[in-house]
Amino acid sequence: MTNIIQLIQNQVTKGVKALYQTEFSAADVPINTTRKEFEGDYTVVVFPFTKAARKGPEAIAAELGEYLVREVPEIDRFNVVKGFLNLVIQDTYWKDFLLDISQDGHYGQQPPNGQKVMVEFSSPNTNKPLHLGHIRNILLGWSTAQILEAVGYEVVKVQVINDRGIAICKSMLAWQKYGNGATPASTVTKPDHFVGFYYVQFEQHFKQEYHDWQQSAEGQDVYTKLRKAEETTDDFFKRYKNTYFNEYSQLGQEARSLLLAWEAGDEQAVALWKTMNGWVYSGFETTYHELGVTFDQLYYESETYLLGKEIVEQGLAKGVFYTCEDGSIEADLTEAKLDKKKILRSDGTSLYVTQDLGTAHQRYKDFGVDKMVYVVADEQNYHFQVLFELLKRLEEPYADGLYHLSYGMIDLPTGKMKSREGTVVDADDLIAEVVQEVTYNSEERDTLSEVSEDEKAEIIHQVALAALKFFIMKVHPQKRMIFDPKESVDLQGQTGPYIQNAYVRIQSVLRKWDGTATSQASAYQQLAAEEKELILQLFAFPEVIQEAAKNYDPSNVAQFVYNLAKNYHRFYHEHSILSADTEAARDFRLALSQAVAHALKLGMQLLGIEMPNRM
RNA sequence: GGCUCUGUAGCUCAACUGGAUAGAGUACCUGACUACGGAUCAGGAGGUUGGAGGUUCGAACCCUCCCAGAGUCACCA
Repeated sequence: MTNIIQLIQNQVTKGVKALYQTEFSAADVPINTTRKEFEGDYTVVVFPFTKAARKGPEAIAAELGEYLVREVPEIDRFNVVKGFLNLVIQDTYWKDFLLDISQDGHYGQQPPNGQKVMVEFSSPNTNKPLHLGHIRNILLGWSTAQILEAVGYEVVKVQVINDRGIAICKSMLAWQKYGNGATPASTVTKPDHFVGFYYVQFEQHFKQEYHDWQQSAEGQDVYTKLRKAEETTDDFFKRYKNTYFNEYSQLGQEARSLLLAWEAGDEQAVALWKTMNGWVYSGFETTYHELGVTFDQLYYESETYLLGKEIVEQGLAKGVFYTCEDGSIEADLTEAKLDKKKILRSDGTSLYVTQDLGTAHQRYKDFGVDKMVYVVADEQNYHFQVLFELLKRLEEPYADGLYHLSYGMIDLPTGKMKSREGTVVDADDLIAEVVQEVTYNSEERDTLSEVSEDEKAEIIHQVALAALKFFIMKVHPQKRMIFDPKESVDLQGQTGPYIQNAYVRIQSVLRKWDGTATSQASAYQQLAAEEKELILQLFAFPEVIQEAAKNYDPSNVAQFVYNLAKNYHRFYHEHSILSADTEAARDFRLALSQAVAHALKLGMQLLGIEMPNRM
């Protein structure tokens, strides 16, 4: 079946040439869906032709309209409002289209395109449990992966686990000092929370130690020497905290020597590290399972943090990097407005970029991917600009396929989330809260009395996660979003459950239908406005997915499924399906409902949201 | 201070990438079928798109300058 939009654009090009002797490329013909207040399906904007035609827009629109109705059988009629040519497509075109796709179990998806893309997301530190920020990251990454798969890519989902460094050593040290041999099992604590508890323990003891030091002679001495003129005492000690940790703190000293011991392969340190990380992984696994996400490959920082030195050699050979007087190595990116960037310390040890250069190269060797997408918060925009610029200069084969899916951080109605101030929303708590809310709600509604307890629990989980996920996914990634826990459990209006409800209604109708074998749908005569609206939306579905893939923007799909559900609810309210006036109408509406259900289910799947059959 | 991003109804978000009278949800008010699921539907009210200029047939969107907020500018990650 020919794509009606392209057909119109092509014919407009021909028409413009025939009428005004001007070339105008089909792709540049501006075409939109017609606004509701006017009659029509698609609207061609004719202003761009006024110069060549040397006529007023109304005249051009009228002439083009006549030309199109004459030349294109699918176009039934037209009307002109100012410079806008509104076209009405034949109902039969839409009916044929609908019957076509209602047989197609893959409508919306594209065949494999032979390209491979890697999507990196989540990438947690192993010293504390996952929080709301991770949830946005995980959902965006997962959804992007699904969307890329739907448009034909082979997708490799990976996460980097930041399992080494000073942070985990803090948890380790605190456990050694204050743990008394406790384990997640002995305390009946979710294991990642257990480890996180000791991280907090460390911070609290450190805070106390720092506080005491501030009162000491040494502390006072430093304060009087280094305080800036206009600085308050609080500001000074806030600023100085890092230096204190590195130069004076006993706890800092101990944590660092634990890190050194680990780096030197000290048996005890490594054993403890393995144990505690093991706890964290099993905790993460539970959360990932709740969220319904999986990975194809894990990269552990402990195994990759030394990578990148080879690439530094190559960079030096290629003249992309140079050695400074003190022996450190850097790259000059001032031309790209990115300033100079250190690649290697003067003692020869590597930095964050060095690691990332190395792992990018490694991944290419492992998977031979054409593209790599990094889902990382926007605080790292600069880092990725630098990384990509460097990889480009190093002439890595995948350098043109790199994309940083940068997303805004989440704020709470009360302000920013800060782990130091304990205002972070924990992922597990949040999920539990939404599930609780849906459970109450479901009991009130009492619609699930017929299903088994297991099934009921599963449905409640699906509805709860739909609420949470959709709430996050409907917002454009780039935008900082405000997360109001109260609104995130809403089940009405522009929400995940609202969309699920449209799907559930369809399933309910289909269950009640006795299933006549022969369909009279093609005999259906005139499309109602609500029906046509739905068909036009279904028609746009594949393009919506492709746009979402092109722009790495799942919110696009979220807006689409919401609108589709909304229009279905309206249609459902206005028209009877099973007791329609004619068999033709009934069968047509059944086919329409099935097609809508398919699109809703696929669209939500692309967002990582499951659809229940009842709720 | 330099660079980047954001600013749209009281609140949370859209706007097909320059198209018609800027749309949804929420909160508030008013209604709806003895009906296939009321987690629904319809209506009302709510806007100088942060401000000022400019570009053009047309600007929330592009340009310039301001205002406000955020991020970032390490031999940290």
